[in-house]
Amino acid sequence: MNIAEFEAASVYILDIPYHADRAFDYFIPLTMRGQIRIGGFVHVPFGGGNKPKLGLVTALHSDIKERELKPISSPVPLLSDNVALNAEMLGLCFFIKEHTFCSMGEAVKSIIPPAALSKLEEIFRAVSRPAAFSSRTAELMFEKIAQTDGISMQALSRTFGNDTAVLLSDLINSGAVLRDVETRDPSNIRYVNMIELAIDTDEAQAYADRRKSLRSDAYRTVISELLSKSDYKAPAAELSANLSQLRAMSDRGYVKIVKIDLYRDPYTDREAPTPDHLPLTEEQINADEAIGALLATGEPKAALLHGVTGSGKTRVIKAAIDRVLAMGRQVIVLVPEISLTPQTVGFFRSYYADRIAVVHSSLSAGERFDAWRRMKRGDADICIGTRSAVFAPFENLGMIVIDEEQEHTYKSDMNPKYHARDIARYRCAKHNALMLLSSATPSIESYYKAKSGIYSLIELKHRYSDSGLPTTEMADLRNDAKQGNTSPLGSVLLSAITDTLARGEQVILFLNRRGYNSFLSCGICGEVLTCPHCSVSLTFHTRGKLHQDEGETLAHAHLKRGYLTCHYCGYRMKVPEACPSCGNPNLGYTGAGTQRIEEELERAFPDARIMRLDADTTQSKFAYEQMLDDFRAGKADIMLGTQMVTKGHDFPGVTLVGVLLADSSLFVDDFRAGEKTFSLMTQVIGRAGRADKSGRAIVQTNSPENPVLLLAAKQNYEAFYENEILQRRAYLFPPFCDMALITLTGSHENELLTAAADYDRHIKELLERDPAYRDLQLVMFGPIEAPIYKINEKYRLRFIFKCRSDIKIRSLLARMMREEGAKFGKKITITTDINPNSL
DNA sequence: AGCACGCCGACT
DNA sequence: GTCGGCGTGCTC
Repeated sequence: MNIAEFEAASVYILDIPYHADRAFDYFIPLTMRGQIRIGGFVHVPFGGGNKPKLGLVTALHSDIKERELKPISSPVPLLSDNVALNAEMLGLCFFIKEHTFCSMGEAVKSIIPPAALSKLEEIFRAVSRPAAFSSRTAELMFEKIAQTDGISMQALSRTFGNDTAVLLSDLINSGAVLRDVETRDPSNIRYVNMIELAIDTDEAQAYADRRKSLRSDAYRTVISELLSKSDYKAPAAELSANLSQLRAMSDRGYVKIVKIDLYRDPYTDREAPTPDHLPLTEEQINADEAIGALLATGEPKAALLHGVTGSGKTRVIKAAIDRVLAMGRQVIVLVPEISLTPQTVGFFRSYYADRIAVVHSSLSAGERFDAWRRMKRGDADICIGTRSAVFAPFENLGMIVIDEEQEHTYKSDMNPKYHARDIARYRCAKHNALMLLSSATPSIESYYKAKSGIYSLIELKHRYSDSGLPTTEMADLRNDAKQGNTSPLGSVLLSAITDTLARGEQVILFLNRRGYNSFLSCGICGEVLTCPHCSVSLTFHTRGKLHQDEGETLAHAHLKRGYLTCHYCGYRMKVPEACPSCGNPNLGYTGAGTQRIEEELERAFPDARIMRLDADTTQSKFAYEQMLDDFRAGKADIMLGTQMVTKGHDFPGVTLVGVLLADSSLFVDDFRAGEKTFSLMTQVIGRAGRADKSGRAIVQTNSPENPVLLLAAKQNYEAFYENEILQRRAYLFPPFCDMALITLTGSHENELLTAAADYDRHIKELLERDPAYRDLQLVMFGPIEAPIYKINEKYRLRFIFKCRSDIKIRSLLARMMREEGAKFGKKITITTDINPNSL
């Protein structure tokens, strides 16, 4: 059937809640026949008030029964490029919706940049003044509307409050006011208002020189400011007038306001490193050929590239990319976090330069949209980026690489809660492409699949530079404790740092974030200061550099200038004078944040140059890279930091790596704790002595006999895996089952308890009574309080299910989301997360 | 999510 | 007697 003959379209509305998310049928007016196609976007009237909504067409048909259908308002005017989803992307939306329990709108928004879709706005215009008004307010509203050439409901309600809707609909019904729907550029594109001088400079100079201007001093000031700028223009923020003053000046022709999309490609002005053309080693050649063979099959394949740190995985990946490009196909390379992997991005940029589109979360909407269009047009054939780059709009995809595949950042924890690996698998299947996972410490799940033949296993066993592994020793902190030394820097590590610095070599110190937050507690009653909005303790921070007054203890100096913040809701308070519970004025802090360690180091090594790398010191866009460059160049002796210091950078001067407390990530209550610790330890230890000098790693711990730590010290992944997989099988954890985490959130504890009880009763009833679900294997835990029960005045209860995420389970969980969601509405939020990052 | 219809308390 | 509270239920 010709597309022009279809009379009706199934449409998913893009911004409705999950429980209402389904296809609605609309009539295709004759004039639009042929323009409405599957995967395209449309405007439709929706609900009782016929609110204009953006919708996605998912099917076309011609069986209009006796039902009355509302007509489609219009096909969405496409922006410069074709915004319709192709069959693969539309299928992917359904896939995401079904696997991650999100609405169609959330799925769509994750796969195309929001800037590609126009926003809708209702605009009201006055048409004719009625003879009489129902009220004085109605008259005022009409006058307000008549003054504008189109005003939004939002703007009106600022003046007319809660009565706006009623008054407005009266005006519309009486024919005084007309409702229009307009499309607007998405407002989340970050613009900057550039103000340009619009009069010639002589005139401007004359104006600026006038002793008393006719207008106002503000005008004169702005004009002289502009005269001093190059090209006579400046961002509005740099001028000493507000935007409405500038608008007035623009209206009078003195200046011109130009909207500039803020920084579009942050990488263009950064020069790419020059490529080296080192030949591959024999082992790398073998790996490359194995990948070549997989690519040559023309079938969907998956492989795990497992190589010890420093074995040159990136070079093998580069060779594979060359193969794919030679086939005329495109490549996606996923990295865990752009800011943590500048050298990986730099490596690829050195070879492929402008054929690469870089995509990551801190791009502005405009930048993201640009990168997307470049790929769609075929101007870029390699997409390198974080999780969301897996949606790169390539039509002939040959390979998706997932570097450091075990990293948790590949799993989204916001809606849709997808795992990039699952999306990659789906896309590779559709494109007959290769999914190439790469890691030194693969996730247990992936290694299991490789071992059982589901993925091809490609191994690199030799360190590329042929420098040996660093010697690793366990420093038992309990020995220090016995001697009364409670400093986070143990005696073994202290003397090792002393030796290393004496030789003029560099040190990296790694803090496991967990367990290193400082919180305040009362030495008398034991009260811990907690956030008033969340059930967590407040973290102590010092403000700026420590200054100790005469006769003041260090701790006291800290407390006086410190503040407390909540890492979950951002709440901040000054350190109270005394314990709020018992009035004891001597509050003390425990734990050791990076700041405190930094001070300890400064005291122990007053001559050493110390660089602290954590979220606080690396806020700005390229600060992190700059600090790493400085450290590499020898501008500091000791680099102290969290996760950030563990990533694969070469620091030729570093011969000592210290892990301050290895245990703190080991005993968290999560079945992945061992895996995470092993991976982290392996990476940190690998930082020591990569060049000609031999390295030393010291792992401080309270449990030096722990097998995970011992195996990490030996970099023995194989043995670690064998041990771990036995436990996973015995206690039934992934990969032997899937975990589903259902979280109910609400502001009122009693309502939440009711909802959780209802969920519990409802799912048990379905499992027992409904034949569709009767034989499902499902182990239920809950409802139980979430580890952080209260965040931002919202309480959270949850269920954990162990089950196999198959079609039946998903239909059950989706049904629960719909029916419970409909029952409790906006009072309770229900989320379902399959295989969440942490439990 | 909006926005309807729908059944019980304080006002003209 | 009515206006209006927000409690369920639907949206092609």
